[in-house]
Amino acid sequence: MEGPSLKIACEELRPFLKKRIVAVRGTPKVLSIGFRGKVFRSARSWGKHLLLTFDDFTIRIHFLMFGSYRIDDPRPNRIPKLELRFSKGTVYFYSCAIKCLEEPVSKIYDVEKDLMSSHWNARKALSALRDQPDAEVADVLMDQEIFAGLGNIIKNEVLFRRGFHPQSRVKELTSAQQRALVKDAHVYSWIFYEWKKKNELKRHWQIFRKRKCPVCGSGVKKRKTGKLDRVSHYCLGCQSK
DNA sequence: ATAAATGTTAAGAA
DNA sequence: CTTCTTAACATTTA
Repeated sequence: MEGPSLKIACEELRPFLKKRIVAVRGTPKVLSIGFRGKVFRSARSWGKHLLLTFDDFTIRIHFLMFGSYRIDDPRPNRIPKLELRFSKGTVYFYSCAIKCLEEPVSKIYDVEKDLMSSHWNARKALSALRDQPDAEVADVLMDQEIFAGLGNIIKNEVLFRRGFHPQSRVKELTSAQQRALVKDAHVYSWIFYEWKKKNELKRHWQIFRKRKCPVCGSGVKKRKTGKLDRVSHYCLGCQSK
C-alpha cells in the first residue's frame, strides 16, 4: 500500500474520531497495548505509516505488501491482527505490522518528507536527491527517507511520465530534469490518490504491469533494477538513459 | 496452479 | 563500522 492509500484510510476512519473503544480483539502482542476504554484522537499518515493516536500512545500500522483494513465488514475466514470495536462500528486490520509508539508523533516523523502532507518540502527532497549522485533514480524514488509514501507503482509511472530510464544515475539528469522528477513524484501521488478514491486506479496505469508502451507501442521491458532489486517496467524507446 | 508482487525488518555475512 | 544477502511475514492476482 502506497502513501495515497494511507491518506484515504485516514479519511475513512474519521467517523470514529473522539469515539471510545468498547472492545478489542487481536493477537496477544497487540492486545498487550491496552486499547480498551481509550478514546481515538486522531488518524494521520506519514508515508506508508498509518498513525492512530490515543491519549497516551499512538499505534503505527504498516500494511506492507498484503495488508488491508475493513470497516464494519469482517473478511470471512480471516483473523484480524487487530479489531477495534466502537459503539457504532468496528475497524478490522489484516496482515499488517503494528507497533506502539510512546513518543509524540511530531518527534518521530518529519512531515516535510511526506508526499501527501501539506507541509511536503520540494526543496528538501531535491537536495536529498542530489546528495545521491551515483544512485539509480528508481532507487532514490523508493527511498522512504526522501520520498515518504512513494511505492513501486508511483515509481514506475513517474519515470515513464518523465521519460527517465529507471537505471539513470541522479547525476546523469540535468538540474531541470531532477527538479521535474521531484515535482512529478508529488503531482502523480495526488493523481494516484484521486484515481484510487474513485476506484479506477488500475485503469490509468500506463507502464506498470503493462505489456505495450501506450506511446510508441513497443514492448515494455520488465526487470529488477537497482540496489533495492525491485521490478521496473519501462519503455526503451521513450525512457532514455 | 504456481508464481510474482502496491514492502520492511532483522540477523548474519562479507 | 558499513554494506550486502537472506529469510521471514502473508495475500491476491494473473
